[in-house]
Amino acid sequence: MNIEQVLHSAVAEALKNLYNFEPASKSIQLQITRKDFEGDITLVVFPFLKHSRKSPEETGKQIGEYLQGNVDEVRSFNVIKGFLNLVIADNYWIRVLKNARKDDAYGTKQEDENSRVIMVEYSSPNTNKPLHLGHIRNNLLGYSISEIQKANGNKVVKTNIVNDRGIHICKSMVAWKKWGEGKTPENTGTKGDHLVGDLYVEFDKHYKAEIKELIDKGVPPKEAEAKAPSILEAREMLLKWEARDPETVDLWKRMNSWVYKGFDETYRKMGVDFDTIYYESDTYLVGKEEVLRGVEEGIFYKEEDDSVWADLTEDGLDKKILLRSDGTSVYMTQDIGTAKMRYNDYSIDKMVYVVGNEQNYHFQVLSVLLDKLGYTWGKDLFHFSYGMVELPSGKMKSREGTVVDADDLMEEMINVARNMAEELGKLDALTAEETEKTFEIIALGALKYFILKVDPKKNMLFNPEESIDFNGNTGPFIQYTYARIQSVLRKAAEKNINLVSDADENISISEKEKLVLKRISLFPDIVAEAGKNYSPAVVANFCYELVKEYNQFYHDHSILNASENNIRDFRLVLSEAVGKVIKSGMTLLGIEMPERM
RNA sequence: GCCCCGGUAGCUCAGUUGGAUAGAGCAACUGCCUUCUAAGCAGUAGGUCAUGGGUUCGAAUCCCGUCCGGGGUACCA
Repeated sequence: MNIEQVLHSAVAEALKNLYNFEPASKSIQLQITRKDFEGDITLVVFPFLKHSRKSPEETGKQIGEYLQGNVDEVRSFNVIKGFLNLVIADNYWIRVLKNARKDDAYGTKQEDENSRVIMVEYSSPNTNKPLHLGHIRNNLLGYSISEIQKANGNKVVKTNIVNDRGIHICKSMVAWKKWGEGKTPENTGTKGDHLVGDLYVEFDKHYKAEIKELIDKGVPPKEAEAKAPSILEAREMLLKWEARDPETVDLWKRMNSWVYKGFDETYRKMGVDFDTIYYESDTYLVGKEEVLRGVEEGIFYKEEDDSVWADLTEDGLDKKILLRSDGTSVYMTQDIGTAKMRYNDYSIDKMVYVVGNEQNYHFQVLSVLLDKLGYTWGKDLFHFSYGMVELPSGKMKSREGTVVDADDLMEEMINVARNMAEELGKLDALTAEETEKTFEIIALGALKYFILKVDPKKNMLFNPEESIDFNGNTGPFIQYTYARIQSVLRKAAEKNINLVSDADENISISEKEKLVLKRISLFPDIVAEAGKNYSPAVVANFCYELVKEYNQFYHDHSILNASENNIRDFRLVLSEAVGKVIKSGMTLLGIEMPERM
C-alpha cells in the first residue's frame, strides 16, 4: 500500500470519528504539496466543512492532529487556508526507493492468463506512396500505446491494415507501364516505396495535363476529370485486377513487393513492428459478403441503381453508401470485412484503431454498422483519434509536395545529431559503429519525444525550417541524464564501490533528494494513468519532470565524493533507480537510452 | 447550413475527477566547468488562460452565447 492509499483510508476514518460522516471516496482529495509550501502531501479540506461546521483552519487542524496521531508516516502538519499540508517521514521515501529497486519491473504489471487481449491497429498505409510525417505520428502513437497497454498487464496484438488495392495503386501501375522505362528499385538504386511514389506523382502530372488539354478544348471540368485517358486506363486496370487478369495481378504483386521492402526498412528504422498484418485485398471480399448478407436480412437496402446503403438516421447519423452502383466496395466495406476477420482470428477483448481524427465519423458509423450486423463487439470498438501534424503553411498535401517524408526526416535528424556531437567533441571513446548507433538513438529519441510529448488528441505543428530541439524538454535531454547516471555508476564500479542492497533508512535526506524520491514513487500511478487514458504524453512528461529534478540533485550534490559512505551509497542507489525508471518509462515510448553521449 | 474538435507567454507545449500566487522548453539577457558528462544548473524578463455571461467556498478546467482556427458531412481513402 502506498502512502496515498494509507492516507485516504485514514482520512475517511478521521472524518467518521471527528464528524461522524462517511465521505464519498472522491471527496478525499490528496495531492502533492506545491513546492512553495512546507509538506509532502496535501489534503483539501473544503469538501468537509459542511459536516465539520468549523472553519477551514480548525477542520484542517483537527484532521491533521488525527492523522499525526494515527498514521506512523505523518511526522507533522500545517494548515494554510483550506489546505492541510502533511509532512511525511523521510524513511518512508527511502523505503519507496527500496521497493523500486527490488522490483525489476517496477511500475508495470505482468501479463497473465487473465489478461485481456487488446488488438491495436496502426499505420495503415496506402501502397502507392512512401510514409510521411503523419504516418510517423500514427506509428509512434500506435507502438507506444501498445507498449503502455502491455505494461498495464494486457496482452497486446499489434496489427496493420495495408491498403494494397484500389485505384491509387493502379495509377502507379499505369504510370510504370507508360513512363516507367522498366525501372526497378534494383536498377535505379531507389527505395521501392519511393519509386512507386514517384510514379504516382508522374501519373498525376500527366493526368492533370490531360485534364487541362480537354478543358481547353471546351470539355466541362468534371467530364474532363472523368474522361482523361490516364484515368480511364487506371479504371480499366482496376477492373482487370478485380477480374484477376494474370498480367495485371503480376505487376500489382511486383510493385507492392517493392513498396513492402521499402516500408519494412522505414518501420525498422523507426523501431515499430507488428504481430500480424492484414491486407485489404484479402479483407474487402469478406466485407462485401457481409454487406450483401445485410441486404438479404433487410439491415441495408439497395437503390434502383444497385448501390447499397445503410440508413442510420435513427441512430442520429446519415445514410451511408456500402457498395457502389457498379458493385465495387468502398473503404467502409473493407473495414467491416477486416473487423470480422480479426475477431475470427483472435479472441479480442478490445479493438483499438489508431487513426486520425479526420475519420471520427467513419468509425462512429463502422461501430453502428457492425452492431446492426449482429456483432456484439461492434459497440466496443475504440477509435483512438489523434490530431494531425500541421506545417506552418497548413495541412500537408502530397499533391502539392508539402509532405515531410519519413525517411528524409529521420536521416536529417541523424545528421543533426552527428553534427552536434562532433561540435561538442563527445563520443571519442567509442568505435565508429557504436558512434553511429548512438547518433541514431539520439536522433530518433529527439523525433519520438517531440511527437509523443504532446497530447495525442491535439493537432500539432512541425516546422521544417527549424530542426527539432536537442536541448530543454527533449528526448536527448532525458537520454543525456541517463548517460550521465551510467557514467557515475561506471566510475563507482572502477573504484570498487558496490551498490548496497538496502539504503540506510536513518540518514537524513535533502529536499532535492526527497523530490526525486517522490517522483519515483509516482511512476506506477503514471503507468496506470497512461494506460487508462491511452496517453504516451503522460509518460513523456513524467520522465521529463523526473530528469529535471534529478539533474538539480546531481548539480547540488556530489555522489562519489559524498561526506559519508552511507550517504554516497544512498545517492548511488538513488541514481541507479532513476536510471531504471527513466529507461522503463522511455521504453514505453519506444525511445532507447544510450550508455554514453 | 448541420455535426465534431480546438484557442494558455513572441514561438512550441504542460496544467489529473474544479483547488493555493497558471508552469516548462525554445528564442532574448545574466551568471556557473581544475572536482561524478555544461546536450547541464541557477537567475532576469515575458500572461485580461480568445471573449461575454452563468454555476460555487473556489473556474484555464463545468454550462450557455459570441469571435477565430481546424476537421467531417450520401458512390475518396
